[in-house]
Amino acid sequence: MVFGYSKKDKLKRKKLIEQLFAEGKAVTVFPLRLIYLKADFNDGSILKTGVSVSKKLHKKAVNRNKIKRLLREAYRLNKPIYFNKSETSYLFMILYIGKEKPTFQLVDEKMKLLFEKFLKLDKN
RNA sequence: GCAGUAAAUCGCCUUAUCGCUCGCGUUCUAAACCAAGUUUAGUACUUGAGAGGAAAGUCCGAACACCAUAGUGCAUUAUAGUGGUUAACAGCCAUCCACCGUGAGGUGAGGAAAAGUGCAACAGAAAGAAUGUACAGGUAAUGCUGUAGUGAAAUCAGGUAAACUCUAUAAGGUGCAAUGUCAUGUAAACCAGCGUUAAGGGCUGCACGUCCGAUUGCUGGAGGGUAGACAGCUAGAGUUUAUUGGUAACAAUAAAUGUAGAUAAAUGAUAAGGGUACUGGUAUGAUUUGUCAGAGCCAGUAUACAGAAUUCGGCUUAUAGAUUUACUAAUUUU
Repeated sequence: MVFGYSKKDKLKRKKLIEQLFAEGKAVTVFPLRLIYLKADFNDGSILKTGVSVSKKLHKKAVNRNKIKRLLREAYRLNKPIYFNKSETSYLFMILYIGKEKPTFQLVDEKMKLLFEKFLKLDKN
């Protein structure tokens, strides 16, 4: 349960996504970028997170799927380390802005740096 | 054995840990109805299933849905030996012809030039609106006639239709973001019927023809748009095997089988091991002592193309590597 990433925790509503891109703030640790926004949910979840890869940079669907899976996996494993005690709710969108195909080790490492940077910023 | 030709098949596997989507079942919680219990929603657990041969390109053909029933003529587009096959096709099968290949085989936009228009290298006076060389014949006169000469073809026609064209056949449009249903909540908004008026608009590019119809009055209904949820959504021209008919594509019959349904879009990540192929080394073997082979062992590298999105039948293109069958030519051996 701790490492779970089920339907409820995914960012799916079109309206929420539009709102996130319009009003959200961004943190970048190349090749990842996190767009975030404070929000309230009725269904009890604390974080709603989406993952995205540009179609321009990665034209083949196989590659996009691969990268998105790596991003989701890294998010899933790192989430409880950083956000287990969090009480405020957030919308998250994690973008991959690199041109190369990444490995899991790279994505995992950068994801940790990204969350540390985000928490620092958020406190101030 | 080597070189090739044509078909067909497969296209990584195992274990552990942590996850994702859907279905069935069970437990608990919440809501509705008096209760039993049922229904709906959520949580947890058990269990089952979870990408391809091209899922791709979106190039043809259909199913299905809607549009104002979508008619007629012209235009436009597509197809093109002959016969068969199919729900349908530009696909597939058979066969004839032409060309290519020693051969197995391969390739083909292969209908019509006696409807008309256009085009044509070199040679030639001249390849159609422009005339003429030599010799012979003929006339009042003239390329008027014949022969020679050029060429595939000379006032006699021929070639070319991946040139226009003609002939035959086919084609209404838009696509599952189609389309239908649901609950929340508000207006001066919406819908239906009848009447009024006829601007404007639609039906395929145009014409004919045809249909809708702003506005406004009355009556009735309780709803429209956007976002969301549900249905459409996977049992279908299904898959496999056998038999029969057919040269074959394919068809018929019988038996067995249940096989993804996501929606910022599930089918994954990590670790270990194993396949397979290639490269190098080596045990070893052969030896003309230069080297050659190397199935076992060791190491390294590679493991492709690519991700369902309404569903089928094709075509095209991309693919590391592996396997099977049939056949051909030359050579060697028997």
